[in-house]
Amino acid sequence: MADISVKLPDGSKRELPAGSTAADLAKAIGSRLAKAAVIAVVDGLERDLTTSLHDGAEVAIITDTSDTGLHTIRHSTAHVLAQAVLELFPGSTNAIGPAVENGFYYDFALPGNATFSAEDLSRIDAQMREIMAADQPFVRGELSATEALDVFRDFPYKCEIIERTAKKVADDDGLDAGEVSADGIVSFYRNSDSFLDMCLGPHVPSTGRLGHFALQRVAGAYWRGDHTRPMLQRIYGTAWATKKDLEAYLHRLEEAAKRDHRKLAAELDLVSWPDELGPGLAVWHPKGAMVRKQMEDYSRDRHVNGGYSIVYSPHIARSVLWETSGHLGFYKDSMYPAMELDEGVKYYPKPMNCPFHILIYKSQQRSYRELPIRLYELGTVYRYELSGAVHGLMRIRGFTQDDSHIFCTREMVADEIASLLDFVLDVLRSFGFTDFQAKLSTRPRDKSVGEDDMWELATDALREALAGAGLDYTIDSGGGAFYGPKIDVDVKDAIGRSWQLSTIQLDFNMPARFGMEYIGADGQAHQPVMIHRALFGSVERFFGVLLEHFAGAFPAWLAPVHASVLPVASAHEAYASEVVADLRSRGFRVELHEADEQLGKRIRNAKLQKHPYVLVVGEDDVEHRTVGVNPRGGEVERGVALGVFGDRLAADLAARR
RNA sequence: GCCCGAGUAGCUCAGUCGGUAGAGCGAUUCACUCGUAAUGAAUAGGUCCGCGGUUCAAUUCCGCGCUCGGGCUCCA
Repeated sequence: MADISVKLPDGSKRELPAGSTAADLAKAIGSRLAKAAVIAVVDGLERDLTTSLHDGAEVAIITDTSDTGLHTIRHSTAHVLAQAVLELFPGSTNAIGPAVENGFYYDFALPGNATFSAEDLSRIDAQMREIMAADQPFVRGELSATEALDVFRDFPYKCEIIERTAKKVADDDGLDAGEVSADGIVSFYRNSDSFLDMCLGPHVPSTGRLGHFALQRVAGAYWRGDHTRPMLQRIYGTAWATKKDLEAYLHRLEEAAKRDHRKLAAELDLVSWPDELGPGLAVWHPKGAMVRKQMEDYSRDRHVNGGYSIVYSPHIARSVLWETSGHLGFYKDSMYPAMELDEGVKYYPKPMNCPFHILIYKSQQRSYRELPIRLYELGTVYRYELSGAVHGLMRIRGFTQDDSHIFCTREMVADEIASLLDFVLDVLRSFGFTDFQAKLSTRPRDKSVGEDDMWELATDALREALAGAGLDYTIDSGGGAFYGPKIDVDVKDAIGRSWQLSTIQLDFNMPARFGMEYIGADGQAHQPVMIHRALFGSVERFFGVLLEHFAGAFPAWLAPVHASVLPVASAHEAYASEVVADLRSRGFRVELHEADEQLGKRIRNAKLQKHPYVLVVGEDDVEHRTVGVNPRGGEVERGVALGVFGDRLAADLAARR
């Protein structure tokens, strides 16, 4: 038989017997590669290892160490999950089961709208391991759409996917999970006589290639993510190439749980959510409030230096304001209901600060010479979030925005947005964030106000600003606010999680609704453009993100307490008090822990509070006016002169360490 | 709002196959006064989330509600 020649990623060529598969190629290159191989990329397309190679093909063997390889392992594990569920739960039907970050899920409908229990999960897990032990091959096949509809006639969700694709229905919601190719050919994989699943593939060669997985939880999920459609039963799992990787991942989850801001808020006595207040409402304890004060003071200073004017506004306003702004038309579902007083006059708690700032603008006639006007308020708003959405400080019903509204001319918009982005990123960097990702959100499909050309103009301005700032961004089609498009900035925290914080929103609409004007150089009245901008987003969420980012160990400039002073014994308490008074007089936040318990115990307790310094003072220190410095994460140093320690702490604060 | 799970001392949790409950930490008191991550002893502390139902008897079983957690949707 004639040989074929294939090209490898390093540019080298390799001769193989005709009819060789990608698996044969891997074997020919080396036994270790053959063992690690998961799929192949042939001429740029992901294929099963069983794919026959043609002469001249460019082939890369993908192993389980690559992202693509891991993705395949997770996807294949999801299929085994589906097989196990269909075997254990007669009459159940499967929907979609893609790989996701770190794992996979699969959605099912059980007969009679039954649900999975925790015990079901362990049964399913056991069944999956049997399927893997049986080492069933993933065998690919192809059908026409018509044939597929017959084969999958008992699987209504599969049929819906086939029909949607067959009709070439425009699908921009990305939920087809790669089960059907665009050309109307339906591919499927058969693992055994009793199980086949529709899928584009590729898959690992056989179920024996899998095994380092864990089923994690059951959740409800709407079919196609649409809350008007049936709720399916979703099983989430994680899967990895090796047992070690799986264990490392599970360990990472435990570590992340330790930094949960709700847990730390309780341990460090920062914030609580008393039931008496209702869901999504928090109270700030003294230590949490001190951290918040530092954040707010810094924010205020930066804004004043950045050309903003501080303003204040009330928490409620008459319904007419919200009618004018459009909130009652487009945002009412998220607003707390009205208080009705004074013979039927309705007052609504504010869900946003913008209408108030507009009224401040409108309090007098404005000239183009005054623009841009930048108003800034730490404004507390109330939003009636869905009960299931409320989450600690990250999603809360009463929260404070570091809210700015910038009023400028159309000509100023591009420069203003560009400098705004710089300002936002610079302030975020001051808090220790370095990794940013932006998102540009365009006009919502259903609820929005304004003319198309306005939206286009606004969206273009934002796009240009992003390009100018050199920031990576994605497009969220239809994700804009009802009054305009926006840029959202996400930050990555210390353990790689992404949080949506800042938002910059362009608004040509509200100025029109409120009839805002300025007198231009031409002596004529013009309409200003409005930019809504929150930098922290919400002070509460930002605090929560900082808390998790630093795992409770705030840098000194934010820390609620800089140092705890511990006298070795009661005899040293008088000197300890002097140390406290001295440091406080220099503006430091210091606590005295009297000698009512053993020193080791008090040190431990102080350390658990994660404050930057523990100071121990004993006989030697009384004599020499020194302190023993035990820094967070550092080595103990005895006999440091009190003034020297104060200088060191002052340096930390100045450098925002 | 929807699906699943949970709610026992201030905290973390055990327990009762239906007969009103227990540990550690914390608190209080006493003793110890100690040089860098847990001294010892004693004491107090609970409508077992709430309301109904079943039962001689409910923290336990059932129903409803509230709150929290994990998701979906939504979002700063």
